[in-house]
Amino acid sequence: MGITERKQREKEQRRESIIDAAETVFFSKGLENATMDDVANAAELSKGTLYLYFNSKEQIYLAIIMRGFAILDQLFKEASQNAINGLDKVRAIGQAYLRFYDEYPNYFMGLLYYESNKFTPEQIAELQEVCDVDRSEHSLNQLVVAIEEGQNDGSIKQTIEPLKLALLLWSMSTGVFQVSHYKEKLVLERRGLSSGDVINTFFEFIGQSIGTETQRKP
Amino acid sequence: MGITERKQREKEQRRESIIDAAETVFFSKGLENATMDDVANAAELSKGTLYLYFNSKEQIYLAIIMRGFAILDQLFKEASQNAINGLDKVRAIGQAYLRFYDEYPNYFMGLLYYESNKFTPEQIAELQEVCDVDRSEHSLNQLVVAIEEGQNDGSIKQTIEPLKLALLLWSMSTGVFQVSHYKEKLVLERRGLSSGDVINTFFEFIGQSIGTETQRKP
DNA sequence: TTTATATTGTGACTGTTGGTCATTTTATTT
DNA sequence: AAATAAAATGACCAACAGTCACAATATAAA
Repeated sequence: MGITERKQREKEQRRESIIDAAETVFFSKGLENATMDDVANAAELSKGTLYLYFNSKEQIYLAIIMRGFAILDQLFKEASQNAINGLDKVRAIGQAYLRFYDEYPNYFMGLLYYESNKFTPEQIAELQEVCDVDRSEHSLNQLVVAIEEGQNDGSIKQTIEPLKLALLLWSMSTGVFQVSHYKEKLVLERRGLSSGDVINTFFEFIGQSIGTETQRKP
Repeated sequence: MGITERKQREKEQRRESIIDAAETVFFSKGLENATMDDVANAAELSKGTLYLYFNSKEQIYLAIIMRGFAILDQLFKEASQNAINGLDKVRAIGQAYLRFYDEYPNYFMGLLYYESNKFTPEQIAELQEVCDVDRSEHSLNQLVVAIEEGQNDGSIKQTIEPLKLALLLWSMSTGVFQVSHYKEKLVLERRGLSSGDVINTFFEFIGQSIGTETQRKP
């Protein structure tokens, strides 16, 4: 049955092209200011058609966010590759997260949006049928694995259990990126500090705190 | 001129009562779902009247958020009071922030909302005429002062400059509260961890990392 | 080829809501 | 009591997410 197969493929392509269009629109005007008609125009489709592929505006945004998670996941995977031990892996993942924040700020914002409050469990469930929502936890899992490895090979302290430490590192990094981002103009610049400055200090701070060797200057 | 004075007072009272009403409504239904008519009803006023006192829905929310900052500021002040040295002050402030997150979750969410992206500089400027928006930085300043004190009295490491360290502590805490909040259901519970668990570990982790004495078990 | 059927796409329409404004109501002054 | 100023009102408007009866197009059956 080549036809149904092709139709399936075409449907998926259309879906993706809608996400493409929405991404452009949302990222340029902001989710709030962008209208569904904007998206429809950008996608060269009528508004009604959008609703054949998605249930709501937020659903589309959620789909975009999932792309972000996929990218992050990939970055984490690459980062882990060349590391020589667990601690090194964790550091590399940290750097990868920083790169993500730096190079894909829109996706980073989406991640924050996702991890905030906005999506109801229903919306998540709805999308779960269509795409792999649990992807949002894959990245975290990679971090957990790296920590376990580090605790086994002796490069990371064993005082905190892996999942807990992973969550801490994740949430601290997220917080630091977030804050140094929005405080940049109002607080940092005014006092001769930069966002990157704060973030670097953060990494040194953490690097020293989780390793087993206490002396260190990377 | 007792009359203009009284009028001024009444105007301020009305303003506050609108904020009261909006707070109830926003906190119960959520900012998005709440309508201005809801607020008007709760305030026993017509919708038009709301706009005599505020320029927009978000302005009202901003006013609510400022209340939150005032509370936080107060909590920080009280926390600093009984501390015996700088490090102790910083710890007390951290605990105060935790209490804020715990006891005023709605205000905490408002704080996150404020520190996100949502408000345009214009909106901030607009409100600045009416109330003390810089209050959002007061709490941070208290932390800076505590750190300076700690670095002077020798209880806190001098490796990081006060403002930078304050921002780091602030953003890390915020991130941890935030993440452990929304991950509670989906990640933590599933693996036998609790939000409070993670947060406690965080405080231990930090307490050890910023103090000058390396051995410690509070 | 022609007809029937299923799939995909459309855009006018609806309901809701943030915000406005001409008008009324209430308070103050003359 | 009349004139004026201040505060409050609610019908109204524009914008927008989401819907639905209908149209266009592709596939299958005749």
